[in-house]
Amino acid sequence: MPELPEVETIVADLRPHLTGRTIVRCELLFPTIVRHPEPEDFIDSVAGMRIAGMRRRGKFILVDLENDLVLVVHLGMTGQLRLVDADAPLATHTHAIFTLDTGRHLRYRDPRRFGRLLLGTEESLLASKKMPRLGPEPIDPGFAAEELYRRLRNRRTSLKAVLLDQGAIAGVGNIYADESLHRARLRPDRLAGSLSRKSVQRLHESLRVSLLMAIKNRGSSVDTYRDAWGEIGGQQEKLLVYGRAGEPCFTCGRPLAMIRIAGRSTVFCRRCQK
DNA sequence: TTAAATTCCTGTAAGC
DNA sequence: TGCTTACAGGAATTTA
Repeated sequence: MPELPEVETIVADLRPHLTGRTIVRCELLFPTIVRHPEPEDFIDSVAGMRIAGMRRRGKFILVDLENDLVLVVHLGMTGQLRLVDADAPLATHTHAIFTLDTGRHLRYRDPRRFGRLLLGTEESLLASKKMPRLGPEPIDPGFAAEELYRRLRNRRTSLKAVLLDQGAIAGVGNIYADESLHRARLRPDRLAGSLSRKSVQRLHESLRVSLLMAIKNRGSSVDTYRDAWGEIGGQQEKLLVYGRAGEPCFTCGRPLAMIRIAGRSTVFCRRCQK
């Protein structure tokens, strides 16, 4: 599923192809995928808009348009945003088609429909809570270990639950939470507030390493993830624990354990992670 | 206020 | 082989 590295890959790939282009028209094949504004208004507002740029914030894709308007795309679990020729066969579960002035299509498809599209100014979307307030970007050079420590210190829940909390840290999902905790040698069910500064420093570094390596390898295609060209990523081959329950730990050889935390399957090594 | 549980949704895979 | 059932999970919503 798309987390920070997967979304970053898509945004970086699409940015040079979309910046400066104009959205000629928009077609919604499944209108309820648009959560704001009303689908008719969404179509009318987006048509004729020039794309000024593209950004990522957490797991959100932000397409900057004119007049401070932002087209927001969240991929949920199975969302895909692809740039294709207009005559490319229509994939099943394609919910939105943006026709560009180049004649090409930017298509959104999402079999499980956990994703969504939004349109508005960033300010109004945040104020109306259509878009949540997100925590800091973990790969931002300005994100210090001390900041992570402050955000973990007063939490009375598991470490894993806090890493998944987008309001605490933006962009980390189930894959990279488990990967980072393993790399930091920390148990996922440990109380977040119980960590020493030293342990938090290890987690801070592990988050950065896990996420940056995944970006370098163009993300993990463990479920249905595909990049903007429909290609799979490479990080799934390099995952240390995610999806490897019962298989031997690469460090100690003991079978990896699986438990449920915050409703998510969580894989870790009982020997290496304390 | 915070945390945990529930809900949405469909493709996939395991089990009978 | 073909059917049923469990499972995957991001995040909004509801409950505790």
